[in-house]
Amino acid sequence: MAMEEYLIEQIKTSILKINPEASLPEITIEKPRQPEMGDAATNVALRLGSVLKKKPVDIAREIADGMDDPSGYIRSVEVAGPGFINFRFDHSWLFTELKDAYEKEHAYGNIELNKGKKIQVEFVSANPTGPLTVGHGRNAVLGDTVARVFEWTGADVEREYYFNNAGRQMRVLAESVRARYLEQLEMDAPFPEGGYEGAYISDIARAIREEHGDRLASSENMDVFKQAAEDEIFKDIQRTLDRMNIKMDSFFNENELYKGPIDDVMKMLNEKGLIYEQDGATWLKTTLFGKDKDTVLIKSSGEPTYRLPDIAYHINKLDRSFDLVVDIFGADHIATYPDVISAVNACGYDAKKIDVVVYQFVTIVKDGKPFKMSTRKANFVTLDELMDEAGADVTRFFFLMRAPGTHLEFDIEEAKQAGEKNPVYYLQYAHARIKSIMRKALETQSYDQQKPDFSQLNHDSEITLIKRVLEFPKVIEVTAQNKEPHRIINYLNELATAFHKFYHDCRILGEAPELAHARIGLLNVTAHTLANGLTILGISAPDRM
RNA sequence: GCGCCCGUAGCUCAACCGGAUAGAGCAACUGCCUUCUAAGCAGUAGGUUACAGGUUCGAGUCCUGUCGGGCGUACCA
Repeated sequence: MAMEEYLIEQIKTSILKINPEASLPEITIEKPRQPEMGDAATNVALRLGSVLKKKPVDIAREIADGMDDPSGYIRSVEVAGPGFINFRFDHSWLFTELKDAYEKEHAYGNIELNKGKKIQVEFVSANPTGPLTVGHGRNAVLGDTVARVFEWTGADVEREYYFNNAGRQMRVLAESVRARYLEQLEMDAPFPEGGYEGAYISDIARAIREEHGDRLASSENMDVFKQAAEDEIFKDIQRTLDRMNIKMDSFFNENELYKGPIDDVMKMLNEKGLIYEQDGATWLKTTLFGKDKDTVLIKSSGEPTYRLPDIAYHINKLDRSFDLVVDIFGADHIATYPDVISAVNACGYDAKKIDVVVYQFVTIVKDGKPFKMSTRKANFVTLDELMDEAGADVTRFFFLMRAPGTHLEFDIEEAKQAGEKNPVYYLQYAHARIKSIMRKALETQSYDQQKPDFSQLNHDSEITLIKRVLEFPKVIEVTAQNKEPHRIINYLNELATAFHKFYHDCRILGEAPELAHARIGLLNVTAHTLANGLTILGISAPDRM
């Protein structure tokens, strides 16, 4: 932010005036919790206290007295508490920045943090064994939103879905479909142990019967059943993602890795002496990376464990020349991550380009009780069912509301409530309310898009709202750095609160034309900021509610 | 047993690299619609930040230990 850099520059100059030899500590600017304390603050004097062997308050005093303000951005400088220096911005600076935001419109909040970077985000990655459930929701929405935030910071982003359609799960799935198929032909068909019990299996079987009649009844060949199940389920998953506003760019089949990459990885690890054979299996010396036990890469049956393709997959990603590769992982996958990183490093790749967002599991609360889900037992709430009840906006919002690292409780009944309890409406309502005022204002007075004169704005509620609006780019930056979309929600809440307060205190219709113009201009920026924030979250910003 | 994550108001959760008086929503209570959307605003009440130590000018935040919850810890994916 321009102001931050400016302040740091002036503080630096002032410190050097007092003590030319001083090695400068890192100067940080932060926003005081209490607005009465000012718009920005620094703790340099406190940090310098032990270095200069002087009382922090005195150092702060000297720095404050020595401050220049060549551009006239700073309204006041105060020393407070144990040695904080508090700054208040001059309104002229606020108006200049506001004008800039006003002109950027739908691009306001775009920053260049990741400009020119190629980033891949891998998420959802559910194997095609059933519809997406509420349990997959957090992964899907989190991944898509992190991708959106990266895009907003200038990156070229690819969304990838990694899947496996070859394992035991898929075999059981095909057997389940076949059993239902035979059942529908009124033939004796034992249902496979641990088979998939969901109604969707019967639907797939019915479609097969309509297409092939009873021709498949005598064959032991599973291919048709497997293929039909996979196709149907993937189609369904894509429909669900589509409803949630999620568009994947690529689907990566784990099978690809068996046509070379896995052999290459084994060769590389072998050359580094990280591999040995024992009991007919092939082991990776993970003890060298600080683990208690070594890890099996290839079972004595000849099949690889899931770690081997994971390693090959990440090397494959890095070969695709991404600057950053992000995995969205549930807490259950976290154990494999260190092995993958170590192995990728050992193969001579830069594992620092791999980043992981780990989210804690979602506890579904239904009818006031925790709800245990299982895809096999068909005991689940699908994302589609949830969206039927609550809508896509609410669904996305609930998954994004909390920091990824905390356990999330998803109360289905609460999400369904369309009333005032639902926090997403607070944001959307603010936007709709602004749009409504604009419609009314345009009926009665001409607003010709000419530059509003923001210096008309002096009311406390106006100034507070302006300051909130100006925080937006910084929020995007922090969100992108931490990969924590809930920060945007927190911010939008504060922005909406500032707007509603403004709405309560200040009017537009009936005010003098210059003031009305300035206020409409402010509302314009506010609406754009709300809309841009909601867009990053993949949530709509309605004009009416 | 060991490893990772979490523990903040009655409930669900915030708190930017360690900053000043720990904040929202829901639930409870009190006010505010004859003028731009009351899905709103203003206010009251609610806390030993699980517990015990440590580090320092300063700790919800960092370190150690204890207790409680989640997830791993397979030649299952």
